[in-house]
Amino acid sequence: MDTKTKILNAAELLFADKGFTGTSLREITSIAEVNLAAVNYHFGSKKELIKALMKRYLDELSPSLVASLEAVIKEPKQPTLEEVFTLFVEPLLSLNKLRENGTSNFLQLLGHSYTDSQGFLRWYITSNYPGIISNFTAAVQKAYPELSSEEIFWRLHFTMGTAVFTMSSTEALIDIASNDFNLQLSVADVIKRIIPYVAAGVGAPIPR
Amino acid sequence: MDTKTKILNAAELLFADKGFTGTSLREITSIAEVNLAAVNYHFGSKKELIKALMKRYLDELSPSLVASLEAVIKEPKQPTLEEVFTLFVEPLLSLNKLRENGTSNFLQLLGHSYTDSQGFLRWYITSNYPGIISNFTAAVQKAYPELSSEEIFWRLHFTMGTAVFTMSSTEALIDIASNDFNLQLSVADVIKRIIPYVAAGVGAPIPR
DNA sequence: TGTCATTTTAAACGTGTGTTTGATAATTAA
DNA sequence: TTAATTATCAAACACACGTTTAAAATGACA
Repeated sequence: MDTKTKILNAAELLFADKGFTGTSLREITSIAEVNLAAVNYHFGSKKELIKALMKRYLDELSPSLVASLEAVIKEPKQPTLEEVFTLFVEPLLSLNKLRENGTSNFLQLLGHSYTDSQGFLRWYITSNYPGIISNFTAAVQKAYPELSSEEIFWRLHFTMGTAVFTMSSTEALIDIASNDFNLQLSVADVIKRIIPYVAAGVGAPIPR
Repeated sequence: MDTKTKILNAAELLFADKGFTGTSLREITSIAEVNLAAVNYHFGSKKELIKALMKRYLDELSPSLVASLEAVIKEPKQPTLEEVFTLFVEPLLSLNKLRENGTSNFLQLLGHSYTDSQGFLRWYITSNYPGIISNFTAAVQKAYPELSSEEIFWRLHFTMGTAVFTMSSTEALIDIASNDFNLQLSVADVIKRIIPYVAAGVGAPIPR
């Protein structure tokens, strides 16, 4: 395995666990078993490493996700909101075939990218992968045409919050579920539990 | 104003904006216009400062919140979920009378406490203010008795995620709403928009 | 006024951070 | 094989961090 990949893999693990600010390059290069200077040599800076890490996942995720969203949009039949949200499950879970714990690592990274580092990553993502957002909005619009684009804007942000927050604390949640309810849960279980919730939230009656 | 309060106020501002890890004691004491050593003299450490900061809000919030939740629980009539969630609005907004931007600052702090600093604050909160959680759970149980305690556990966590995430990006959201939809929104508006969403999410039909 | 405890202060401590350097090693191309 | 490019390495850089120290200032009380 080449140095670049070794760094990315180690960074993924640590960043997902402890956030971007909470992880040092020395920890990363130590676990990756490469020289400290290798990060700056191969990626330029810590910031660029973070971007490269997200790119590795988003380039994998975006095409299949956008394709399935576009399919639903072009289809004559009107989808349910549950169907729209379920489109995310398979692409997300397929990340597990890429790398061990790929799904949860990616989702946790996504979570950190919204709270760490004053949102520079959020900007990077939304400006580099606009297809996901626009097609997602269109699909929701089709499933619930009475929703104004303002309402959709808000509800999709709430949904993002639900997903991102849940995923950045997945480990804790799975732990609690194991202790308090004697349930052995996986990331897939958590994802499937979210769908009815967010579908109902986005599908809430239009107020007033 | 005494030094302790000056520190707390400055810390609140900076922590809410940039997180606990992302804010240094030097920034805090500089904005508070006190000596660097004052934090360690008055609070002992950065960690204790963070706890004191959350305590200032939670001690203000907890009594009225717990009281109104208990009132709903003891009442003979069954509440709607919207009614239960609306109980949070007034206590939260009353924080604005305490300090400018009190509501959004507190909610952003809450958000950071779930992602920063490997969750030591989450532990502190849940173990020092258990009344909020248990009464909230009971109120939801009463509004939707068919929900198992497992389902409530999950859905309340999703709800927490929605609220916390939304609030940690309130500024950005208000900005976007102003640019894209020409809407001038306040924190109160955002809170009120969340309620139908989370009420519908928690009230979603029980799957399978 | 003088004494004592409390508070503030400037300076330093030790450690950890991201990044840069210049030499050495490994790989590739001619 | 030689020359040129690419990669690795140990070491140092400059800076920022939370915390500690010991002296100076302040305030309360006798």
